[in-house]
Amino acid sequence: MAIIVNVDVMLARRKMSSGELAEKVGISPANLSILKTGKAKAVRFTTLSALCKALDCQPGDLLEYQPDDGT
Amino acid sequence: MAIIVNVDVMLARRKMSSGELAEKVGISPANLSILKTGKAKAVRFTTLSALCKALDCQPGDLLEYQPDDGT
DNA sequence: AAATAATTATTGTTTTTCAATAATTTCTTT
DNA sequence: AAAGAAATTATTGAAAAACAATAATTATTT
Repeated sequence: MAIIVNVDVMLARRKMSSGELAEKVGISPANLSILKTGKAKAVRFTTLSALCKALDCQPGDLLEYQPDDGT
Repeated sequence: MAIIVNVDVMLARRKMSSGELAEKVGISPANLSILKTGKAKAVRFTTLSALCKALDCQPGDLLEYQPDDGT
């Protein structure tokens, strides 16, 4: 899986709980969890925006590309 | 629209055409265009990965959060 | 151990990607 | 300016996936 979603890092930095973030972002805790744990296969930009806003950060702080290997 | 997709910058930097990128990424030029011109409402991680791979960059190079205002 | 928070699982609805194609517009080159 | 190529827009349809809602399970904390 090449795209890593790093919400936990930001959550820790902001000392915010998952539940609080879910509320601020306006998605269910269940769905936020899917995102957080790398089970999502896509993101809506509305959601990404809301995450960036709530966590006061940039997409680059949340998303990371990890090449599968040296290809 | 809060999330800006910056593919053109990377394309210029890599001296690559849209068509070539579409081919490398494995999506149609039409759909790449939608992404590039900010008309997409979401991205699949497979597509984002492929973009990062083809352009040798990170999601943060392609996606930018722009707050609507001072909120 | 009890309570709280987070994750997983499931089902159904809605949204959106993406392909394929064609038409239009923009850009480039002669 | 004309011609050609490249990119964008538009449309339709199908497959994929977000997300809600709920419930159950698992972690975490007190």
